[in-house]
Formats: sequence, C-alpha cells, structure tokens
Amino acid sequence: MTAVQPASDDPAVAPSMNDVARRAGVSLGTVSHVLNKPEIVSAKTIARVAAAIDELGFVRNDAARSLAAGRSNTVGLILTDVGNSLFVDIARGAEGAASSAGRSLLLANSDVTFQKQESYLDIFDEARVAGIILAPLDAGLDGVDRVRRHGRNIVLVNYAGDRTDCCSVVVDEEHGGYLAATHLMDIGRSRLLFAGGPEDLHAVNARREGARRAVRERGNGVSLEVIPSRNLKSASGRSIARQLLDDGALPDGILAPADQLAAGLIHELTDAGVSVPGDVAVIGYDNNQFASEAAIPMSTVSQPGHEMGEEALRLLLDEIDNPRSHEHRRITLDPSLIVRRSTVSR
Amino acid sequence: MTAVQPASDDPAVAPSMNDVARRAGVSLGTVSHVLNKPEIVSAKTIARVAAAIDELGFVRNDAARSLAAGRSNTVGLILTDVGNSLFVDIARGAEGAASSAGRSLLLANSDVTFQKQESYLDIFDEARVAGIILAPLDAGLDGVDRVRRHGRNIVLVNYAGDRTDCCSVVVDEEHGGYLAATHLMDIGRSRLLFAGGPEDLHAVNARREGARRAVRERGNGVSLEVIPSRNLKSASGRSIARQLLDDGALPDGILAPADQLAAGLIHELTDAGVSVPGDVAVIGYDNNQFASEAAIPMSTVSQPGHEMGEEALRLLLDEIDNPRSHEHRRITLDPSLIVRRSTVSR
DNA sequence: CTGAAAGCGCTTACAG
DNA sequence: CTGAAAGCGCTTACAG
Repeated sequence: MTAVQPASDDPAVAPSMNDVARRAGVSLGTVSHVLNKPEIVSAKTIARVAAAIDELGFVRNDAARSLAAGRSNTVGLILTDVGNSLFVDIARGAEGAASSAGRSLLLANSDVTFQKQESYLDIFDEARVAGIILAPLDAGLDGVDRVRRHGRNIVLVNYAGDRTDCCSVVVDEEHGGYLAATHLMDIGRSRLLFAGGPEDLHAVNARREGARRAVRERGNGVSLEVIPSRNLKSASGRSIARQLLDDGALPDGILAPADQLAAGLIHELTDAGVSVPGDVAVIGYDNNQFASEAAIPMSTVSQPGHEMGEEALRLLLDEIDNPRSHEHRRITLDPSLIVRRSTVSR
Repeated sequence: MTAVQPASDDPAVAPSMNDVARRAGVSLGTVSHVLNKPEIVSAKTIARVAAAIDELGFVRNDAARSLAAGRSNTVGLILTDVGNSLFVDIARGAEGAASSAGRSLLLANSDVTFQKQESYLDIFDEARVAGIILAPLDAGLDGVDRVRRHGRNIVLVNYAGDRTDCCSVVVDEEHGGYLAATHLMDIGRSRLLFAGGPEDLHAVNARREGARRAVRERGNGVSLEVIPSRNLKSASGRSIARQLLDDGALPDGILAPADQLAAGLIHELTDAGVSVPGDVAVIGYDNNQFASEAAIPMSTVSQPGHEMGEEALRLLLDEIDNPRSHEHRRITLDPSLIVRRSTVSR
C-alpha cells in the first residue's frame, strides 16, 4: 500500500485525470462529471472512478480547473493585522462559512501596510479567485475599483468608507463609543478622558463622537477631555498616562479606542500607585484575546468578529452564485459592552 | 482616465495577453517574454508592451500561467493557530522573505485541527503551489507524504518529529525548559513546579525534560514537581492554581509551558492574595504579545518566530530553485530567556 | 530579438 | 448515462 518514495532524480508527478480515466476504463469527461456533477453519473461508474482516484492518489489540478471553468473555487480574505484578534475572529467566521459552502479560504495579511494590501489584491486577482473579502485600511480603496473592473467580486469588512457599490459588513463604531461612555457614567464617573488614537482614523473618530453624544445626552456635570496619540499601541497608552501623572490632574474614567492602548494606560497608572478601577476606571475597545487574561481583566467594547466574517462570506457567495439577482447591501452589526474589573471591582 | 463602471448585465472581463499583444502590435509570445524574461527583449518592445498593459489594465491569469509553466509562483503557509502570536511572527518572517524573493505567500489556519491541516495541504496541493511550509500538529505527518508524492516541496516549521526526508526549522525546546528552570534557581527558588500541559505534546515533554536536567545538574535541595493539565489555555492555569491553594503547599517557582497558562496561574494566585513574584515566581513560554502587556509583565521563554519563518522560506526556495543540488537539512534555533516582573520585582 | 505553434490538464456544450 | 472534441490563457522550445 505504501507508495515508494521516488528517487530524487525521478521527480514525482501528480497523476492526471487522464490517468484516472484510463485506469477506470472510462473517458476523461466522465471522470470530470464524477467530480463535478456526480448526480448525472451512474453509481457503478462513480465507484469505479472513485477507486481509480484512490489508487492513484489523484488530486485535481486546480490551475487547469480554474482556467477551463473560468473561475476558481477559492475565496481570498485580506486582513489588516493578524496580530489583532478581532481579525483572527473574522477569519474564523469566514472560514467556517466557507467550508460549509464547500469553498476554500486563503488568507493574506496586509500588516497595516497599504502597499501590501494592494499587492495582495493583485495576487488574488491574478489567481482569479471567486471573490475577495477585504478588511481595508483607511488609506484608500483604489484597489477595489481595479479588481472589480476585472469582474472580481469583492466584499468589504470592518470598514467601507461611503461605498455603496459593493457589499460590506461593518460595526456601528459610533454606538461603541456611546456604550463605553455610558458605562463609565453609569458607574458614577464624571471626569472622562477619551485617550489616544490618531485623529485621522475613521473608527477612532466615530468612537469619540459616540462618547461625545453620550455625554451630551446625559448632560449635567460630566466632562469629556480628548488626548490624541500617534497610534493605538501600548506605548502610546503609557505615554498618555505619564502625561496625566505629571499634570497631576487625573480623570476618573478613561475610554481608550483600543485594548492595547488601554493596557499601556492601566499598566503605567497602577505602577504609579493609582488604583484601577478605584481611582480611575479604564475601558478598552476590541475585546482582544489578552483583555480577559490581564491581571486586571479589562472592560471593553466587543466587536462581533466571528459574525462579521460569516456575514461577509455569505454576502460574497450570494454575489458569486446569483450575479443577476444580487443586490449590494451593507450590514451593520452592533458592538457590545463587556464589563470586567478595570471598571467595576468585585 | 477613469474606466467606466460596466453595467451589471455586461460583466467585466479581464483583458488577456492576446489583447495586449494586439494592442502593442507584437505577438503573444513576445508579451510573455516581456513579463518573464525582459532581458531578452528590446527596450523599445518592452516600452510598447508595458504601455499596452497599462492602458488595458491587464493582469496575468495565474491559473493559465501555472498550468502552462507546470508550477505556480506562490508559496503556501499552514499555521497551527493564528491566535498565537508565535505563528503570526512566523508568518511575518516568511512573508518578508517571500516578497523579497518575488513570491507571494498565502496563509491558511489549521486552527489546531488535524482535519483542517490535511484539508489545507490538499488545497495547496491542488493549487500546485511552488511549495508549502507547514507548522504541523503533533497528530501526524501523513499529509506530508501525500503531497510530497505529488512532487510538492514542503518544509516543516516549529515541529518536525523525527523526519529527515524534508527540511525543517525547529527550536530547541529542551533548552527552553532548561533556561526557564535555571532562571528560577538563579533567583533563589528551590521548590519548583512544572505546571500544566498535556503529557502527549512533544514540545511540553521536551520543555519538562529540559527543566529536569537543569535541576539535576544544579542538584542540591531543589525539587521539581509536575502537574499536567488538559490543555495549554488560561483556564487550565487557573484550575492548577486553585488546586495548589486548596492544598496549601505552594511552590516558590512555577514554570508554565505556555504564556496563556501562566497568565491563568498568575491571575488566580494574585486574586487569592499570593504575591507574584514575592511568594511565587512564574515564568511562561512563547513570549506572546500579551505577555509584555499584562499588569504583571511576564517572564517567558521567547521563540524566534520571525527567524523561523524566514529560514523556512529560505530552505523552501532553495529546494524549489535547485532541485538537483538541494539537500534536506534541519535548522535548530535557540530560544531565549526574557526576564520581566513575574519573576523579578524591581 | 521576434513569431508561429504545440501543449499544460481540466470543463462543458454537444452528440449519441 | 457516456464519449469525443473544442477551448480556457498562458509558457516555451523551436525557427527564423
């Protein structure tokens, strides 16, 4: 049963459908039918072909298949940052939906780099994938037009700008900021700080405006200060904390637009002897994996990553399978508040 | 300049190399040469073809290219768990090396599921990728034989069992355990516990044996207890900690074979009023992203993920580009100790 | 340096 | 239900 390891100067070659046909004593087309439309083939023939496939260890050449069929069976997903567990959740959701639909899902990591995002769009375009799900950077959606012009189906996830000419799945970022601020006010905090985040990032802006609206609606006596930062990393959180400590005027509630940032803040504050949440309650954003593992588990706003990936794949498949009846739409999901000990001690 | 958005009932179609050839007034073969061997084409022709490509927005059909050339330009990387930042580092390393070699890298996440690992091996095999880098599960390497039999090049990373018939990049796990135990003894701990990990996991076993060797070599008066656990997750760490607290006999140094596990331990211990590292020093493994972000930053053993990915891709390219002279080899990299505050207070 | 032509391994109407 | 044949869009010797 065990195949002989081929000698190194006799490179192994995968058997072709022709080999299978010969072995099963049927024609090439029949083998193809067994693979693609078994319902039109007799049970006996299927069995013979299946046996031949098994014996030969045949795997279909997907390049030839895609070329002949004019489309591939795989779907590409381009993520902004695989280091952020939100995107990992999106990938998992999309993966599940893809495999139950009999499609393969290939990932690419743009690593928060616009040029890589564009390059992976081209790679998937060249590969003639059936469709692409893109978690785009704010930087621009030029590549989207480019690949769509080639007839490639594409769905945006997590951010979609104001595009309505393709499907998208986004989260109500404004509402997330609103939830976070409301929570801090609910637990009696009144001197709020929205800490960090580049001002040119759409998501950060929306979250900040949500927080502003919450304070406005709630009104009486609650203040909301804003301190921007270069990025959303932990070091930015630390430097904002040091700035606050130097100034000596601490807020009693901090909203950070990213868990990383919140972690840096909490870290630096507790190091300086400030009690979290006693003196300052801190809430993050994203519900990253480490948010629950931290020594002070972090309150945060959770995005439904799994559902985002699932929905995005579903929209994409509809576009692929029903090109005529498909209508582009935007699905907006709600974030949810997760309360842990960085805002409410036990 | 802006292309007209095609009407929805006139689906866009990517232009072919034939279209480019016609537009540039050259033959199909010449266009191909411009793309693949520009050094044998005159500058004037290159310019004409390049202009035509630009005007038409041509992208090469990679399915046709792979089919005609008999090989693809992309490399596949199958990761065990994109939720573990070690694998993200590996992916980044491989990505960098791939793109400087002009290759594209596609990712797949086996999600610690053997069946998914096998399925992605087949998908990459069907896609006739130039090669595969696999971070395999302990569960088995059957799939490796299967795809190699088809002539697919494959490199193992992070774990390779005892295979010598393909290239691999691994880390000296035993040495990692040795480093961790030595560190705990260096800071004066003598009642050590190796906490958690399924006993059938190769990496866990090796790390434990490394710790044993360190204790043995160091000798006098140091004890090393072992408590296994079902998995490497944070919940397992918590339950081990509760068990220790119930028994009332705490060790003064704990080695956990994963940061997640260590985080659960630290969490539960400090909740119970145990001082880390005062009463118990805890060291993790992997240097995951959150290890440095925790409120008590975690000492850990770091694996050189970036370098692992880079080396793996380098080995793979050598095998692809020099099939005759290539010799399989195993590269073993060293882990390194990272000391933070979960073992040494400031 | 350029062109004409065979062929890569499949899918898919079309006959039968 | 099965088979013969055209064709998908490229690459690559081979002539010139």
